[in-house]
Amino acid sequence: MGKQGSNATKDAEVIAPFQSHVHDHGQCVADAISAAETRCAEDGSSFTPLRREVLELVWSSHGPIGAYELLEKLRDSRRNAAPPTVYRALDFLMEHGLIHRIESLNAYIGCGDPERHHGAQFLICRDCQSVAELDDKAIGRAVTRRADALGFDVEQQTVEVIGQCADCSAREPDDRK
Amino acid sequence: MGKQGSNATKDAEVIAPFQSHVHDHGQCVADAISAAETRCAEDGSSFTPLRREVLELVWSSHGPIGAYELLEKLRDSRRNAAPPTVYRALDFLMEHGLIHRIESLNAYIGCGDPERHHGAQFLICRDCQSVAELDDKAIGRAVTRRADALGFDVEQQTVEVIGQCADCSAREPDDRK
DNA sequence: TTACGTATGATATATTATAACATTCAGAGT
DNA sequence: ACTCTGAATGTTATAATATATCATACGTAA
Repeated sequence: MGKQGSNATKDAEVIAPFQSHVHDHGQCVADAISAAETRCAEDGSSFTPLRREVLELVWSSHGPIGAYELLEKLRDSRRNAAPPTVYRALDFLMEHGLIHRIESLNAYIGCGDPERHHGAQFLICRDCQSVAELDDKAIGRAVTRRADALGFDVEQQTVEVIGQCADCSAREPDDRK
Repeated sequence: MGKQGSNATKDAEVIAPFQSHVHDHGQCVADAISAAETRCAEDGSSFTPLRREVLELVWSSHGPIGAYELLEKLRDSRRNAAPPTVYRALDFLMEHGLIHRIESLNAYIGCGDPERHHGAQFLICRDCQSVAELDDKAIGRAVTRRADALGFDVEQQTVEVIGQCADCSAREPDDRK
């Protein structure tokens, strides 16, 4: 499978696993861009060079990345990029389901499955900052079940879990404060 | 029951319901303060006048409130309060489980059940900004089950649900964009 | 009384995000 | 080709949120 880091079958619950340290980075960025092209073509939205470039930068970081860090990198190719340059692109990418915002980090990350609308949950490793993107139906259902019971109409769920990933616990067993 | 807006029995799953518009506000603030005193006395931490005052302000707002809004109010009684004044107090209150931070709003809210350690989920009404605090075991379990399956060790869960509360949907039925 | 730790005061600055207005540019209709 | 329009981007300024750092106060234990 050419697309490392994604197992986007119709109802996958793990959208993007923690990144193994060895993988074809260039390929997974390229795959994300091409999925974005498809998606934007489908909804007739314009995937401009700027937006493409920002999406590439998000994917290249391969983990959550802040808007101002993106801005710095963007300036390599666009000397006069300013905060709105980046924020507008990020807004576009979020509206079109190409990236997610991680609220608890004020950061952004590529969506592992832009072809499909889905809820999302994130497991965030406090040590290596890697992130796994999930679309766990059981979590989503548990939330909506309780919300329904209270007459609350759910529009958007933010589920972000901080902890330690398997690799990092293996590396420093039981070394938690 | 003196404590309106709280049904903190041992394993309540709704910690604090949406606020009814009529309730004894003064009483519920007073109850929160007295619960905080108890809690701090128990762990030997010092519940200073400043920290008390900030907690009172958080509860008085009876909904999520931002740090700088708190700062303004705090200045009524402390002319030279500065951002660190507020942020230190907020940090203390969070560390001691007396308030929660709502990541998706950059805001703070009183914890409805400070006597007890618990996970928390929030239902946030996009119209009236009221918030319900939950401790839904099914949600928490769904999260940890999936995390376990991936070898991820959960330390902290952030679950924030945006939508429309029952009162507001009754008020403007089907008026969603 | 001194020494120490905790809390607060005070000043400056970092970080994240948006407002507002100007310019460019591609495509639709003429 | 011309012009109108709307979307995208450029540009400047500022808002909103949060932290770093050093100074001062104050209680308390030695």
